[in-house]
Amino acid sequence: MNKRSGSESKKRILSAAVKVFSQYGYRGASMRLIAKTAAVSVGAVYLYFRNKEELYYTLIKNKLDDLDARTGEILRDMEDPEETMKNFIAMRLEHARRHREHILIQVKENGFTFGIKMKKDFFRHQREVVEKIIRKGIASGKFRKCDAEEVSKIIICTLRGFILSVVVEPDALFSPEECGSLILKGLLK
Amino acid sequence: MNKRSGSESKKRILSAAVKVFSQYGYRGASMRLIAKTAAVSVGAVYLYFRNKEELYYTLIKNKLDDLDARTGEILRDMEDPEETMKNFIAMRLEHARRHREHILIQVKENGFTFGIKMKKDFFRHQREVVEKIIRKGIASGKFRKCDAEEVSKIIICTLRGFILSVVVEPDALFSPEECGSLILKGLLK
DNA sequence: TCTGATCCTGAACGTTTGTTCATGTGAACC
DNA sequence: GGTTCACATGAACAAACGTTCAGGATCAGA
Repeated sequence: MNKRSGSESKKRILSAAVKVFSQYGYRGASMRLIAKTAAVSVGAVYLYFRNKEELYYTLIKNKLDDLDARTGEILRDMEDPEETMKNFIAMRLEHARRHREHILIQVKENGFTFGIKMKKDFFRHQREVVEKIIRKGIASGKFRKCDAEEVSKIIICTLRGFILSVVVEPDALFSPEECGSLILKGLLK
Repeated sequence: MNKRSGSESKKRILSAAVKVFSQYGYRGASMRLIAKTAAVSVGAVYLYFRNKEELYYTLIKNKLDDLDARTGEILRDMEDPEETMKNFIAMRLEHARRHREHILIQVKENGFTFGIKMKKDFFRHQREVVEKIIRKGIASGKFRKCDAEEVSKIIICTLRGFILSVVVEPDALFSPEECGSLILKGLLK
């Protein structure tokens, strides 16, 4: 029967869910396959998550919270806006590379920003972060003057393309430096 | 019983399938709902398509062929590489705006490039087109010297972000000019 | 050794799925 | 009127789905 601690089983299930959701999408992923991947019975999954939806939400929330925390760190000690922007882009790309499956889940299910409020809030916050960096850059005279809100939108959507490519074609090598410099070239004085 | 010509029914089904697939994804879309949306019985769908998969493939193939044709037109009368690049980007963005549902289907099901060979071929061809424009630009002295293959990859992935954003956030206005100029700024001498 | 708490199982239930097929309908020809 | 043909229907089937639940297993403390 393979007795384990509750928290360990929960972790196993979450980890299996990431794999299965990222491969088959929300609808395509079956609770049976998730359970099998976690080496656990179907019933056990329902011991830790009320239903499929809660399992999915928990997954997404965990990862977005993590990403939020990292963004906060980078923003906290912002000295040079150029450096901050580079760090931000590099962080997002590194994160995408490390958590391909998570990005895939989001893309497959909701086209990146559609769907639940939690996600929308996250993406809005990310855009505001970029906008803040730009404003700081303009104020300090390092960035050329521009419509910070408009440019932040464009940068976020460019970044989105980079991230999608990193996830979808892991072979096509994308250095964070290259991507960062492409974005900055139009931004620096 | 609502007797119609065969080709008209087929069109109705295809059109309904685009709607349903784009909203629910491949797995989430049921043949019953597609039939209902097309105001046709389930059996009728199987009169024109062997199964769900063939219906999906037909859909994707139609749209990609159309996009291929437009790309060909733009490339055919390439005089000024800068103008060609602008046209290409504008065309892709316009197409995305007009065929949101088609892009959504692709994104939801396969993360944009994953999946069937047909799609991979399409994206490779698109990248080669961009590369060709860049080479022409470099040769004519209008573009700065760069690794055409590498840069074409970056442009395609940037474009991908633009397109995704156009589809996913139709409100966030993206002018083709802005996107084009962002890309060209780093490319022009 | 007994007891309660915790962890786990997989058969079972009701839905929904993709797909098939016997049957029906309307128009066009003889 | 009879026959043929393309077009259309929706009940029926097996399979897979999310979810439940009666029961079994394994531990810590008494």
